[in-house]
Amino acid sequence: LENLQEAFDFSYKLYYQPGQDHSNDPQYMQQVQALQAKLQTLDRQRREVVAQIQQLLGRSETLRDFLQQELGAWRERQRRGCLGAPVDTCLLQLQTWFTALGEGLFQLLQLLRALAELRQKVTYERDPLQAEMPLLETRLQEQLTSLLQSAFVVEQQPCMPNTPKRPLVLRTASKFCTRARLLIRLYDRNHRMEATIHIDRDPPKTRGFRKFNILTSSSKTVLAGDSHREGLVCDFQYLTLKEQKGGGSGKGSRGSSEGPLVVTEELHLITFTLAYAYCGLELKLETCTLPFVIISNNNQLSSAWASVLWFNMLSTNPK
Amino acid sequence: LENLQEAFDFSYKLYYQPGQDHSNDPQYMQQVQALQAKLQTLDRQRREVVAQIQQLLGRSETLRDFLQQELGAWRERQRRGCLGAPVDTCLLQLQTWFTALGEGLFQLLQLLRALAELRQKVTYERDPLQAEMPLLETRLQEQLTSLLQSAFVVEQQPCMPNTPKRPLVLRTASKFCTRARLLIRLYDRNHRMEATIHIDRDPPKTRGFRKFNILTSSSKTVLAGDSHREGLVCDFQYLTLKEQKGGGSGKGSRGSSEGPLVVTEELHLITFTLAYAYCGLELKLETCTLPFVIISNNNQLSSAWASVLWFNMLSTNPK
DNA sequence: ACCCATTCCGGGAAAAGTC
DNA sequence: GACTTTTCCCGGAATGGGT
Repeated sequence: LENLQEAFDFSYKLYYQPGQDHSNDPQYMQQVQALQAKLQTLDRQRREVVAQIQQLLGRSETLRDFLQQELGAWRERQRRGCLGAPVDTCLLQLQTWFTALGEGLFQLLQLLRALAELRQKVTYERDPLQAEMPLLETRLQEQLTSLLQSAFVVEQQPCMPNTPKRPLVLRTASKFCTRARLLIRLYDRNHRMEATIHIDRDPPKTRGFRKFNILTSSSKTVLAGDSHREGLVCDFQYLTLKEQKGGGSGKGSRGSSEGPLVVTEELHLITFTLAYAYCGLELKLETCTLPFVIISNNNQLSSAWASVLWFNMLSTNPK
Repeated sequence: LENLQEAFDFSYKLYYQPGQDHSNDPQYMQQVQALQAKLQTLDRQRREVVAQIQQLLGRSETLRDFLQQELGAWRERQRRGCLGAPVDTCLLQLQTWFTALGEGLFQLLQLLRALAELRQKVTYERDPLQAEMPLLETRLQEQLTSLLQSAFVVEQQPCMPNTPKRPLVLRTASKFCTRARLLIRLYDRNHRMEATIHIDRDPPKTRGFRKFNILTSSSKTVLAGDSHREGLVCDFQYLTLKEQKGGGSGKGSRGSSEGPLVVTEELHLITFTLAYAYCGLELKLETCTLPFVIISNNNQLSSAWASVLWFNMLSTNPK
């Protein structure tokens, strides 16, 4: 649907060009009247285009809201899946929708740029382009940014291969893997996109909060797989912890009111960052995993898993 | 005993100096006769010294042979101790003897150098120093070299701390330790002595012989402990193996007549090297451990230990 | 397909750190 | 000294490599 609309709009642009040339070319001054008429036609057409774009933006906004709602539902399903529920966490349909809307918006972006060029060549008093374009552009940028940002998701939450039924519990010195994915299959084939991960970028100020580092390289190139796979996969073999033992425990610092957290209740996050660039648009996309627990021995696994269940129940039910 | 003899000899050297001055100083030419007599005295004394040194060298050679025999017996005891026999493997007595003999020989070395200086100043036809000194020096050097070389021993054979009753069986990625010791407590305090270890410096050409590398630094400074401890200690936390898998198996190469060795019968050696320097004497001392077996899992320990027993029985009994 | 050797890793237990 | 958390490491099982 979107695509057809865009193609339709594109043809409007072509109508302009002749009209523009004539109005700029005073070969026959006696035909001012005719030119006046043409200018009115041009003005009407410009108003129409602006109106259509506004309409399109309104629709795509609705669509985006819908998609983000669907994505929220998927997130909820994923969360339940992590807890063992037999839910469908396939992303294919969402990816199709996101990509379609993304394509539409990017085409609209191109159209806006073309219109801006036309405005450069001809403008007049109360030109609707002059008046509306900046607003339209801002709105489009915001939509694209918001769409791309929400399209960057953690497809697979961190999990040790040996305990596939217990995701979100990681053991030090044991391998685990996690995967992020961009649901919009549009990217610049001339440049590689790099995604990086970081653990506990903004650690809570809780006293005794352990600090960990991820071994192995923390950046990967985004891979575009076959027709149905797109996204980036990060498989880390090992993460190793390093407790912040020395360095002034700062017992009196804020946040120490509640005693040091039990280790199996300490929640950690991994943040994915993706430097996205397409059609002149450059964005830093971020997404992060569900909170997980880090243990050092398998004998902590049950209580760690209990924490994961507990936390996810709490944040699921109230909603 | 040695030391007293040396001090005695040292005083001979002092007698020379006046005799030398006079013979060199023709203040009273008319006393040629007296000088002649002095020269004869000098000659006689030089012959005496040479004779005494020869005698000393002979004695110390006997002593050295005795010490090396004792050391051989100690080695035998150590070998049996490794197999579980309750034997005494204390090195203290041997160290005392070796050090005493070493001191004597080094003093003799100094004396020979002093005599060489005297010979520089005065010499004459059929000078015994001229004739005998090179021989004496060579003999002394050989004795010192041989003594020092045999004084460098592996005090503790490689063994994993967790299996103290099963030395000479090492597991990959498990820590083990071994210690070498120089039984002659003489060293240059101005310079640090560095000892290095190397595994399988000259590996047998047997097909499929595994190649290993020692992790952690392979060199240590020799530490001189308190009055009763001298020697160097090397504690390695981990060794890790690397099998020579690729790189052309060379099946047809020599040594392949016997099939590839069972892994628990493959014997490995660690060589200790010590750059020794004292009193202008510089030597590269080497010693190496008893052959040991490298395993990768504890379930190989029993057969590996059987190999160690087997090999040591074989090389012990025939003797 | 089997066997030998190595890697992987659960889990008991010792060690280290903490109040 | 008890408790929490991590390290150590045995030994069963899975994996891999060679014939």
